[in-house]
Amino acid sequence: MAHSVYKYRTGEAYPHCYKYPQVALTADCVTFSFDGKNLYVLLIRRGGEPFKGCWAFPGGFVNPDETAEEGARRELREETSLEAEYFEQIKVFSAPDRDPRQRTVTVPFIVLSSHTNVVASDDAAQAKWFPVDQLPDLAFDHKQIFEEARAALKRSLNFNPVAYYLLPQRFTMPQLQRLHEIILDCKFDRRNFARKMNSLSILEEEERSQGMPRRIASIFSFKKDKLLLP
Amino acid sequence: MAHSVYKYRTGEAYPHCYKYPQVALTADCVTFSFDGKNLYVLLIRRGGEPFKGCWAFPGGFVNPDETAEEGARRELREETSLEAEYFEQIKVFSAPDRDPRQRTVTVPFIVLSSHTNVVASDDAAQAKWFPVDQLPDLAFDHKQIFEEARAALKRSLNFNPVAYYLLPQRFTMPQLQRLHEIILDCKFDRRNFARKMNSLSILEEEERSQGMPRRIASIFSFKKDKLLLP
DNA sequence: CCAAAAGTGTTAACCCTACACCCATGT
DNA sequence: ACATGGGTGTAGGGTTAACACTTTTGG
Repeated sequence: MAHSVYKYRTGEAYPHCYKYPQVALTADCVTFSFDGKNLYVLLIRRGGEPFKGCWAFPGGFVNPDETAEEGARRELREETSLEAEYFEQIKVFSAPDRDPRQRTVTVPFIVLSSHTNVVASDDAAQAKWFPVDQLPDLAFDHKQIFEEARAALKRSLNFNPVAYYLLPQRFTMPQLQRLHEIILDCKFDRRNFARKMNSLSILEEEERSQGMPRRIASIFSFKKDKLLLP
Repeated sequence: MAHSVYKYRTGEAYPHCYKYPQVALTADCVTFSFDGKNLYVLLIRRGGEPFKGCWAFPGGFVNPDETAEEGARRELREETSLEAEYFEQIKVFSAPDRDPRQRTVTVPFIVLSSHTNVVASDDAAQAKWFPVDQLPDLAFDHKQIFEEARAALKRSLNFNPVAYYLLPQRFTMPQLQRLHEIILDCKFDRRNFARKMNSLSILEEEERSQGMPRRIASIFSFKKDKLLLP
């Protein structure tokens, strides 16, 4: 499809001319992970202007032939080499002056990933997991985007098997509980929590190996067939 | 702020030229109302191309100095003369070919309004409330947008006092119940529903006037101070 | 040996659901 | 007179929340 309706001037290197006022469209990834103890979010150090050297969420301009989500997946891959399954779009940020360069509207996504190593590339000078309660100053309005994402993740936990994407395939009940407690910012009683999880019948318990002492937590996994993959 | 970073060619009437590929940004309003019996959604008949003569949601291009929500409010006002309080952003639609003219990304909003008369103007040849189960064919991907909005409204009812914006200031319990039933697509027991609503203590019951027969339903209103206005 | 982590059951309060009858009105 | 709409209370089942002790290991 034609995204540029008028031809550019001879010798002009910037061919993006349009009949109606336009905006630049970006997609940003608020990527969470969990190491069994803490919740992390993935940041990159910007290699280019504006906000060069600042920490920010991975993301960038959406290409003419991509949806916002496709753009988000590509940018995350390019900048951090991370491929994730779960992408959930949250509210766009469209304040007219949120980008000093030009009018830019961003579509932010919550991304859920396992806590794997990341490598910076492309525009990113560095990529690093930060504990969610120890974030540095962020570029643009990314602090606000983070707050939105955090709140949306909390709401999402009611409906989506968020833990499935954040935990390793095999995990313990205390790990699952800690994850829920961090996301919801509250405490649960161990017994009540386990009862509730078991009553949902989405978990599978692994056989305890012979003579495994009680001190070691039992292993669980998600029943694949019970998940409504979004 | 500069939304056009490069000057236009002499004699060129379309000054919107940019360094990066751009998209057109629109905002669309999925406006609901309730007349005590049915749930309605507001459509306009398009006065211009593309999809001229088709029914569609009110909406249009977001101006360079507006947020998406400001654009949505303005377009709704211009096309239907409706002013509403409640705007809730839902997921953007960004398929590259969703608009035959050019790359267009739309930010749709759920709008809640009282069931008042509307008058078409501006781009709109006609404006009309349609019962939600009797929608005509819609322009663009507006059918999909409607489905999303309908589902989001259902979810929203759990958290937001949606009924406050859809009902007149004074209403009866059966009206409130019908509204919930239509939105959630289910049936409630009268007694259980009233008990539940009363237990939330967000409703105020008006005094029954002297000798008012029991056949007439009691009047309720929302306690203003209990609403967390979004 | 002590602190920290994990396993295990019971009870009371609360909430949700289901259900039936009466009264007043309009047709 | 009858169909319709609205008002009212109770009992049972399920869910949630609160609660303490034992075992094992690592420091």
